[in-house]
Amino acid sequence: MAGLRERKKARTHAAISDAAIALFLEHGFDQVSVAQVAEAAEVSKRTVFAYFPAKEDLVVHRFADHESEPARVVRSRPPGVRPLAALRDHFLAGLRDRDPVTGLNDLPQILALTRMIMETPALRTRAVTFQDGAEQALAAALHETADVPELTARLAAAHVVRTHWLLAMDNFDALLGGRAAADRHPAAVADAEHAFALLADGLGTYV
Amino acid sequence: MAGLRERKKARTHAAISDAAIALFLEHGFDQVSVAQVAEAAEVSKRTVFAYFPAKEDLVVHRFADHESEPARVVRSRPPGVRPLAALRDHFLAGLRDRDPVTGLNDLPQILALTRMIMETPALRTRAVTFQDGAEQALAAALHETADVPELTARLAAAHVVRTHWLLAMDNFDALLGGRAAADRHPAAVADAEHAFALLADGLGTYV
DNA sequence: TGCAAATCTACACCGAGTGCAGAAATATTC
DNA sequence: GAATATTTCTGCACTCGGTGTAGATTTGCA
Repeated sequence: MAGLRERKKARTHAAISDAAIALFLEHGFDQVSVAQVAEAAEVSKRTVFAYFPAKEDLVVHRFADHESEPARVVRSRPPGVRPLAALRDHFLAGLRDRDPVTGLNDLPQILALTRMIMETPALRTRAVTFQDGAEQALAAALHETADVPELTARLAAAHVVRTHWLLAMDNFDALLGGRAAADRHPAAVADAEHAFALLADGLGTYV
Repeated sequence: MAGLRERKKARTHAAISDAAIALFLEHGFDQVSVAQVAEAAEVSKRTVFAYFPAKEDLVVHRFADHESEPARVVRSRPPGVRPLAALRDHFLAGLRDRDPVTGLNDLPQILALTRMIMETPALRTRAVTFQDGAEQALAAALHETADVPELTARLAAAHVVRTHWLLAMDNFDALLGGRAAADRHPAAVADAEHAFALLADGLGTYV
């Protein structure tokens, strides 16, 4: 099980990331060098890169956990439930629970972190990269569990992932504008329902 | 009009990019340093960065031209034509004309270049970045010329741009597999029509 | 306690990208 | 057409992200 080595690694990993994020939030991602992060975490620069493949990952490594989330939702849906409905309900549940990935969490720390990610091109790019993985995984899940052609599955996955992202961005922007999450929640739900209805019924009635 | 200075700048710009692409195609993007590009173009390294903001732009700067293409298509559509139909027809015309952005051009140079972009993470990332711009511009065009809510326009734009990309990737993959563009063309048309029908009518009948 | 494996460190190195000061080329004025 | 002002190019030094390596340190296990 968890030997001393494993636990120490986990602690070091967290310590480095925490130190990094604290510094980044205070001075800005681009204004802090990896060497400074290493110093703050009382570790050598080489060790930082042993734990994180790139500077950006000091911040966005948590995103990796969510990479397979949509695919999981589709795969574990109850029988009889359509994939799109499962994905919509899961997003709505995320809104209700203030899941940060929905952009509707107004805890100051999370808001500040999200803001930094959005305003730092390198971080934003890295975050978008994770969407690719989510898209691939979701496409595979759709192709395998629903009986849908591969191209259709890939298109559907792309649309769903982008929809997620846009909805989250809108919610986040609202919170940045000073609104409380509870205040924004009803509109967030309405937007999400509209967006998923659009996915299901098409753009035909609009454009 | 075009003074000597302007013309010389344009020539230098092209010369640097050409030298760079030739080197990249021969040895690989990551295996060639900017210093080597500068030497090949008989220019200082500093000058390379005066013309191109980053190494990746030596390759993908052409993409910038296409950034506003979907928006232009929507804005210049004849009266009575729906935006989605205009976009679909424009893509189909691109297939017919073997426009490289449709992925259906099998000229060896273009195929090699496309392949390099797709297989080099840094280049691929940079190319995807341009899609963001296209999406923004398209969303604005839809919002302004069709009478459609802002969120709907943004969602529609996102879906259209991603659809474009996926269709182009599929065509490109087919050509990489050795097929001729003319050979792939019918399937490419069928795929495109299916994808745009999906956009118009929704995923509802599938997922 | 002692040994083998994993981990960390220091150091040297590479390439991308920038700031700067002066040289070279181009435009402008008389 | 010479003199001057302006733009552009160059060389150099520098920062920072990221990697290779050799040896010191720590940990797991017998």
